[in-house]
Amino acid sequence: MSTYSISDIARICGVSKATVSRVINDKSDGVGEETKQRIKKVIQELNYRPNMLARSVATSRSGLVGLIIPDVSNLFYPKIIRGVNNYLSLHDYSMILCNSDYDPDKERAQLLSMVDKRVDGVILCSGVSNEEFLVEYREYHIPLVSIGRIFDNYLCDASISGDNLHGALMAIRYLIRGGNKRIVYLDGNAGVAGAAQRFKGYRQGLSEAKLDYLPELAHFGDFSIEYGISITQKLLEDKVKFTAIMTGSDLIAIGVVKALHRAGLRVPEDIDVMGFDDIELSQIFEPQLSTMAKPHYDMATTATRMLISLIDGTMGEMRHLTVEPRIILRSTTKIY
Amino acid sequence: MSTYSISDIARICGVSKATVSRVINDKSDGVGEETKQRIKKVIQELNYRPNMLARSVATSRSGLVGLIIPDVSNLFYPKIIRGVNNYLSLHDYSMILCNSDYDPDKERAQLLSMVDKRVDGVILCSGVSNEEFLVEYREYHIPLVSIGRIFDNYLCDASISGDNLHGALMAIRYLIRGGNKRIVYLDGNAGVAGAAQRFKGYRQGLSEAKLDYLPELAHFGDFSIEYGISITQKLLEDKVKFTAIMTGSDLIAIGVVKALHRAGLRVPEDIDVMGFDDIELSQIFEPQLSTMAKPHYDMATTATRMLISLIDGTMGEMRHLTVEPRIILRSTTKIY
DNA sequence: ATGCCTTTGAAAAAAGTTTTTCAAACAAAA
DNA sequence: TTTTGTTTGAAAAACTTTTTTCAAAGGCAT
Repeated sequence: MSTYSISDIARICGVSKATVSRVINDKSDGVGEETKQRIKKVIQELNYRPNMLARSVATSRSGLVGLIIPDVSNLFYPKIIRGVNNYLSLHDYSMILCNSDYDPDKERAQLLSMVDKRVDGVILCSGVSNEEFLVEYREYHIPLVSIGRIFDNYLCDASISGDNLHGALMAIRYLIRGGNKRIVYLDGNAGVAGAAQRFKGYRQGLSEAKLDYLPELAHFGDFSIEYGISITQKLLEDKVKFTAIMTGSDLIAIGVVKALHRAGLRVPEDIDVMGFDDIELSQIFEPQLSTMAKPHYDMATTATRMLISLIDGTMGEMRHLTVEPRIILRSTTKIY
Repeated sequence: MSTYSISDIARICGVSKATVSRVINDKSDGVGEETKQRIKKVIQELNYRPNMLARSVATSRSGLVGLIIPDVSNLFYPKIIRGVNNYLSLHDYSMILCNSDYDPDKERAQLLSMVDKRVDGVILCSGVSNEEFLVEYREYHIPLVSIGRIFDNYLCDASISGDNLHGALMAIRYLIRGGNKRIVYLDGNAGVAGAAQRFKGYRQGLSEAKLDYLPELAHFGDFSIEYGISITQKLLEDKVKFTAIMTGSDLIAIGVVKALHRAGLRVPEDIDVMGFDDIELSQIFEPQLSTMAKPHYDMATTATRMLISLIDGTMGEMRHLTVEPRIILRSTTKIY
């Protein structure tokens, strides 16, 4: 349209495109000061803006990074999006954001769409349990780092994740220490790796304390407040006995607290509730949630830093990081 | 790298690039069935993926849309991001997301960066009060639609916004009807248009009821829980008298409720609190917040629909929409 | 046999960049 | 004067597409 190309600038200045390109990219060797200033002036006056698309095809670097997450509007993700975005823009990358809706087909399609766009790398928060489609993506050799889930080494280049097993283990140890014997365990989709790890930690904690694992106390649904409410109501209706509830997600835990309150139970006096993640909402909500904290923002920036190293080819070792959750005691657990 | 180009496919199939291009784009006229199948087979086997960047420079359509918002991690935005993103992906556009941090310079820079990337359009949630830099952007004739703020007609092509004046007017009328005489008004950055409109509504409501406007009752800060807390504490410390608080944002209102609780005041028995926006958090938080609801998700999809019409050149009239807030009475206001 | 139309597919131009190569001009050194 | 080197800038190739134009081949009617 009304936007100029490098040829226009060249023609107007009476020089070649190469010369203009050189001044644009500050490759000053090979162009005289006088010419340079003249070109800069014309660029300024005409509001010329280089076409990044064309530049990308020429250099085969797009400056684009894809971020694929299950659900932008899930309150678990804002800090991650923010962390990725901040680090990225500091390094002159732009972020293409996608929702996968916990749908494997969409996740696959979006990965492929990223290769079509020739992104320089992608950050994946996988929300699904299968992973075969990743090998297809890997053929294109685009750097991939995973947040929140460890994949086999050949499936992604780097990853950062909380130590879900140990986190859950610490949570249940704490609750057991407080004398709880019947501890409910609630988590999201059983298929996703994090949940499986946490469940393992739960059972390990049980067996450490020589407590039986009772299937009626463990349930899987999805990572939402609604699920926390409905499963708690069901537990109550079914007259299942318990004195504490630990969950695989703060969102579920908040639902639990709501349902407990509605049923006239006091938290933590009657029931201890322990969340997992420490999302922002957990401090806003009242009562403030006790939880196993993972530093999402930092995990996101670290993931992004690794991705950029990968792109630049300056990646060191230790590509698979796991961070230890920290127990945060707020108002939904008694102090033991 | 290991990814094939259209020339590779053409060479392997023994046809010209144009032929391959035709079958990729389903322009079937001009290529025989047998050839077509052969080409498709090779594309399949080689996992060839067309380079969208190159396609974009050839067609001068990038399939990219920019979304610029002040702060991704502000709980006000998730629904908007989601609404834009959903509608966009339904129409095969990808979304580039930016944070402007309420910083005019960043907002300007990001707009310009969008033209560099040759996005097909941008959706702007402006977080700043000045707007001169928009005229610079407008030179490039890239469709622009604004959410939450009305600009002069020549500054953007379309917009959708809540009726902030009328919303605030309804809120204060409700509170006055309940007998409140000293109503605190709290809002974010006084510079942004929405806040100015709401303030106008507040004052209009006051004068309708023949109540004096008292400067010590009106304060501006930012759109955050923290501000809500701190300003309420200050009001309390200063022994300012009031029986109700209305705010320009649910986040502020939630902060207000927290601070009131901490000070031992009951909501709504002692103080009525009325928010603005109806973000998701307002129903999660307890007590659930009474507020003036705007349908963010729908506003976002509508904005996106308008943008796509603009891009396609099928835009009808009525480009500047304003939607009427609805009063939602939950647990932070008494029933009048 | 000639003319005309249709089908098929090749060739080339265009889009807007970067990057490499090459040529000209000029000064300094031998 | 010749050689060498340096500065300056032009030309062209490359990146990967789409799109337009053109040519060849075959079929059919006259």
